[in-house]
Amino acid sequence: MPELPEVETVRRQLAPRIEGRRVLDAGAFASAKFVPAMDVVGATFTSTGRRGKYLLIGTDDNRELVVHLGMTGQLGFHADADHDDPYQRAWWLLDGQPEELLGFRDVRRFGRLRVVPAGDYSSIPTLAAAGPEPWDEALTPELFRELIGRSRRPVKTQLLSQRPIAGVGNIYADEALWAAGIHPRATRLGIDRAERLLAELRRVLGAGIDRGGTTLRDYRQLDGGTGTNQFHLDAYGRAGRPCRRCASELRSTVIDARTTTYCPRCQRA
DNA sequence: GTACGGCCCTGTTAGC
DNA sequence: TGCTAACAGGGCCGTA
Repeated sequence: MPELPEVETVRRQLAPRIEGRRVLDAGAFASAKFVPAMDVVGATFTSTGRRGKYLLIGTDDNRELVVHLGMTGQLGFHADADHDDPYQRAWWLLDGQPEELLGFRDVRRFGRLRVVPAGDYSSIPTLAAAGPEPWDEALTPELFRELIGRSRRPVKTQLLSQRPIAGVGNIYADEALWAAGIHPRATRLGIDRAERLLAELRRVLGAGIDRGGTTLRDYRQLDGGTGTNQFHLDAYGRAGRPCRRCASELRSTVIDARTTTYCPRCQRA
């Protein structure tokens, strides 16, 4: 499940492969989620950015191709159009010697593509309302606490909403809450706990990037490689196993239809 | 504005 | 063995 570290890993690998290259042709699976791929034919990719879990590929005509990988989305280069792959949802033929095909594969079709005027995300609600990037200097513990405090919903729900901070999904939310010793259903954070949670979010996301992402099943890097962060998880996917801090049995609950793993002893409500 | 449930999707796994 | 149902979950949308 691509979250910020996975998207950032793909972005870093993608940038040198697409910037300065013109889109000669494109195609897409017949769905509104993917047909915007064809809107960039004739344009040249000029930049490769990221906001939260969204990839932002700038073009020379002042637009952006916005890519969300969803649950199972993968970007990769192919020698030719792979007509045998039933899960190829979009592709772009890039100029150069040789010409290359960038493909977007997405088994479950939770991913989506959009082409927007550069910087205008009004048609993408979650992106438009996204909170600060984790390493934004303006994101102080005080601001983070205030953003969390704007709703009385559980802190886990808040993190998944992308509003207090951009790019956190189910895996890194569970990891950061475990590391900070905060119960996922906590609704109020004092400044100390807000500061701790922010620090742990930055740490787990940074470690995720350093390890090339978390590959549990579908996530792949641009070259098809896997990340290694899955070998360093303390909470996510470990329900029923002992807490690495206190040896209590980790529990599993459901928040917002997402499996949530936590330590009932270390993470008090 | 906010909260919440339902929906989109399909491969994998559990249960009968 | 073969079938069915449950499950995984990020984002969007309709409703309250």
